[in-house]
Amino acid sequence: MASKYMKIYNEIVSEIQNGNIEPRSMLKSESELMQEYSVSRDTVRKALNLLERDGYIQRLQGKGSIVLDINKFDFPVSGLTSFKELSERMGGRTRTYVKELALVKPNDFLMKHLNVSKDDEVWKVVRVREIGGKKIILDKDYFNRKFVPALTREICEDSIYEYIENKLGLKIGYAKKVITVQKASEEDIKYLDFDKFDMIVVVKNYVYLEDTTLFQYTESRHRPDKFRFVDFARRSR
Amino acid sequence: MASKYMKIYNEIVSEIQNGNIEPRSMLKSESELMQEYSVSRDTVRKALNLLERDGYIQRLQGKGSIVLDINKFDFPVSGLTSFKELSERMGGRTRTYVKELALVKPNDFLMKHLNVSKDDEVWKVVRVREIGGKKIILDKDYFNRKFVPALTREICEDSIYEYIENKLGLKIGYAKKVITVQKASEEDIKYLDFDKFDMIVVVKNYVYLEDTTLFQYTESRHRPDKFRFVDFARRSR
DNA sequence: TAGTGGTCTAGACCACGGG
DNA sequence: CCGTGGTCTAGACCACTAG
Repeated sequence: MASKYMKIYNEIVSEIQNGNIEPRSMLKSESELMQEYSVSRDTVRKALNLLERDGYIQRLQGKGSIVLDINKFDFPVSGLTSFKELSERMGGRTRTYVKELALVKPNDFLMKHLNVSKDDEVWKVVRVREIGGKKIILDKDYFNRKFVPALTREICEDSIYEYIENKLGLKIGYAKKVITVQKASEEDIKYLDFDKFDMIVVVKNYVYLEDTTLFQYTESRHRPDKFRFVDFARRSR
Repeated sequence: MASKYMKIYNEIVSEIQNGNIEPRSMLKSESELMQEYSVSRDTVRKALNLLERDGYIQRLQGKGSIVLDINKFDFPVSGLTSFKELSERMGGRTRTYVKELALVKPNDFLMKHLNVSKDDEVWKVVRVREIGGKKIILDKDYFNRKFVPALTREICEDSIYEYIENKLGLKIGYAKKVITVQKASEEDIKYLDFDKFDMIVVVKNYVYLEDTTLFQYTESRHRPDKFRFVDFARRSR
């Protein structure tokens, strides 16, 4: 897990985030890094490739690697950022209210989205997220019970992801997000501090394990004025 | 440009997209691919890394690589997808109306977003995008004139990106997108077929060249009911 | 045990940028 | 010219999966 190139990657990332490495400056060259870490060039290059993928540096043939000027508050960008990570970054006082926590039989909607049969059972979790005193996000999560045998209110109030990855040891592989804007539902209006808005931003999230089985479906419903999504993209080359 | 691993990547991508390789099936092993393409293992692995990064396959230690079941209509996902690529994928009849095309002196807003001084000149392009007979997107583009000396109505009606990358030879490195939802402006309502909506989805796009200079700022304003954004994300590993 | 992918090494040649 | 990053090779050892 703690491969050499991952250590190099993590060290450089924290140096950039701490400001020890100046944005817009040149990163050490590959050969310097080889000596510094006593590794082969390929190992250095693996670390640099990850840094480039994640938007920390830009590599230029014949010149070197420039450290990009990342606005820390926008970062990280297109990760699997959960509410807990998000709220830690935003700072403001946050709370989570568990409105519903139950095992349900899947309806057609769930069978379509979660790849479960009508004999399986599914955890349904409905949570309201409050930031700075305002109820802004309505999260509806569905898990296949096969993977998550037990679930408690306490876990839901904290971070379900942490429980799943650390306690259950399930390995999340990848996720697909779809963002759309819809008319707000009665449920949205009932649970959220809605003021004058009649639309809602819906982020559908499909989470897959490393063995490619679909494991969780989440709908995250955001008050439109508070929604913000940042994405970093590279040309395919 | 046409490196060996890129050829392998492209071949496998098109085989997946054509359906020649079944989703959920096992991809050929690394050693098989080495023989098939007569390359070293490292070269095969470079191609496979890209395929995994882009969401085409999932690699499993000890087993092999599974071909993921990509919904073609959602794909590609978090690229630098321009309107032209987008409309080609959506199929429907599309049109572009150039509403404004001028060299302007930058105001405070532009100086902040485009890194230009008050003596530079900036291209301003305002375009309305029509899909299926409905005017749905309002694109406002700003380019530093330093990089784009000339710009015509014809280029704007086609694809500015194509002109920039192929004709001018500028190399786009990366881009940052910020998605928010705002109250619709008078300009939005004037130019778009707006029906009953009063909100608009704003996609701010900052495009950088390979040498990390900010080159273009774009605001893409979408009618909320027609907006859809798909993102594919991997765990940091 | 055999086959798969994951990491690491050492060395080669090329393309590009700048003095 | 030299130093940079980009590509490619051959070989080694490890970790994991499955029969």
